[in-house]
Amino acid sequence: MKVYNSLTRRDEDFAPMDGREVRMYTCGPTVYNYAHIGNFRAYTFEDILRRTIEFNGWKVKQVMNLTDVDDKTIRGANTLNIPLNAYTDTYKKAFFDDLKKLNIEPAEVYPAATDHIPEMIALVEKLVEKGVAYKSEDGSVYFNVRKFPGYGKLAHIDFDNQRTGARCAADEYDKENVGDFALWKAWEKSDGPVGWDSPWGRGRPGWHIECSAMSMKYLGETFDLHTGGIDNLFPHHENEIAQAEAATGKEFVKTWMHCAHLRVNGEKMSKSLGNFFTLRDLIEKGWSGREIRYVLINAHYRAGLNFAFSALEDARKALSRIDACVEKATEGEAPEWAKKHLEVFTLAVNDDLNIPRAFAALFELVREANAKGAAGTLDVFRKMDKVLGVIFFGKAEKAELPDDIKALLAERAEARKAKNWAESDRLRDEIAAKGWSVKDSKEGQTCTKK
RNA sequence: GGUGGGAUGGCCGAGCGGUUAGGUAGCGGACUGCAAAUCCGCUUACAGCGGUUCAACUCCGCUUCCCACCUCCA
Repeated sequence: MKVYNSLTRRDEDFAPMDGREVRMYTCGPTVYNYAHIGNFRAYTFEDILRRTIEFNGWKVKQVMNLTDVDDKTIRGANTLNIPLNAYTDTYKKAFFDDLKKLNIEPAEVYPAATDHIPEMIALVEKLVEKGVAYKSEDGSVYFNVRKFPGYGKLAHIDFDNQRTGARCAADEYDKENVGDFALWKAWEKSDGPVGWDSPWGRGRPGWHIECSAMSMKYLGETFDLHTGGIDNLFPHHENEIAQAEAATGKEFVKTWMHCAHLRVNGEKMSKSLGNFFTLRDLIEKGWSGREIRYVLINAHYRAGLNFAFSALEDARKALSRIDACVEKATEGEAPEWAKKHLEVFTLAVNDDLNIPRAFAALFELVREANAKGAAGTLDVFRKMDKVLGVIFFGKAEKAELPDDIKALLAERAEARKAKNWAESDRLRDEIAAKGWSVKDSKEGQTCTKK
C-alpha cells in the first residue's frame, strides 16, 4: 500500500509501525452545528482509508475527536442560555446519525475535548516546564514557536516572509511572537459559565492542544497516521506537532494525509451563495446516503471535488446498474476475468486510494458479468465493497407489489400469452400510471417501483 | 506578497512520454412484437504559446484563468 505523505510530500510505502495494527487519528467535527457535505468529504476519505488498511489485512485503531469547547460552541450555548454539553449533545448525536447514513465505519474511540481537560492541563504544564510555553498577563498560556526548531516542517512555511498580522486577532497583543498560539485561554466574560480551573487560573483549552493530548493518550507518543482536511494542515496540525514533539522529544506521527476541499457547482460552499448543504438538506431533497457517498468517494481525495446535483443523478443511475448486476451474481469460484478486475481494483486502492480507478475496475466487472454471466462473481463484489462500502449498502427496499398491480400484471401475462400486444401495451401504460414500471425478458415480466 | 494544488470530450472524473480509463448523456447497431434492460461500435478530450524528444495530454519555460493555506474553516 502506497500513500502520499504530506510531511515528506511524496508517495511512500505504508505499513503499520508494529506490523499489525495501524493507529490513526482523524480530526473530527466541532459540534456546534450540523456537519455539511464538505465535512463529510473528509470523513468519507478517512473511512476509505481505514477500509483500505483493513482490506490489506491490518487492524485499525482509529481515534476521532469531538471538539465540544471552542468559540462557536460556547457562543451557541450561551446564546440559548443552556449548559455547554446540552448544546453540543444535539450535534454529537446528529453527527453519529449522519455517519451511519453514509456507511462510515465507526472509529474505535470518540474522545470529547471536555472529558480530557486534565490531560490537556498536564500537557500544557509539561510545555511550560520545558520552557517552550509562557503565561501572559491575562492568564493565558502560549506556545513559543521560536523555541521549537522544527516549527513549519509540515506546512513548509518560511516564517520570515509572511503577511504576518494580516489576520492576527486583536486580543492577542501580549504574545511574544505573532506565530505563538494559545495552549490555554484565560476566562473572558463572553465565556459565561464555561471554564475550568487550572494552574494559570480559570479558563479553557486552546484548540490545538486537545488533539495532541487525546491522540497521545489513546495512541501513544508516536503513531502511524494523522489525517484531516487540507485546511487543517496549517496551523492546526503544525501546532499539534509542535506541542507533542516539544513535550516528548519524539516523533509524533509517521504519516500525515490531507484531503482537498469540495466545491459546489464550481464555487466554494457558502451560505450567501445558497450552495451550502448539510447531509440532512440533501436527504430531504430525496437523495440517499448511498448516492451521496458514491459522489463523495468517486474523486481522488487530494483533488478538488466539484459537487453538483447532476453528479447525484449520475450516481443514482450508475448504482442501479451495479444493483442489477449484483442481483444476478452468485456464490462460487470466481471466473478468471473477474479475478483480473479484482487485481486491478486492488492495485488502484493501494495506489494512494485511487478510488476512481477502483470504480473503473468495478464497472469493467459489471460489464463483463452482464455479457458473460455473473456466476461466481458475488464474492468479488463483496471484496470490492469492503473498501467502497456502497455496493451492498443502503439499497432501496424492494417494494411489495400491491394487489391491484399484481392483478394487472396477471392480466398482462395473459394478454402476452395470446400475443395481444395492444392490450399488453395498454396494461403497461396503466401500470406505469400507477407508478410502477414493467420490463419483459425471456423469464417473464419484472415490475419495480419507479 | 509567500507557499502549494489545478485547468482533460455535453457533464462528472482517472491517467500516462508512444497502447480503450470509468460513469453519465448523445448517436448508430444487435437483441426485443414494441419498449426497457443488456451487449457491440461511434462522436479522433487533454487552457494558450513556445521548447525538449523519434514521439508530449503526460517533461521544461512563459501566459491566462481557478482553488487552497499564510493563526482556530474538513
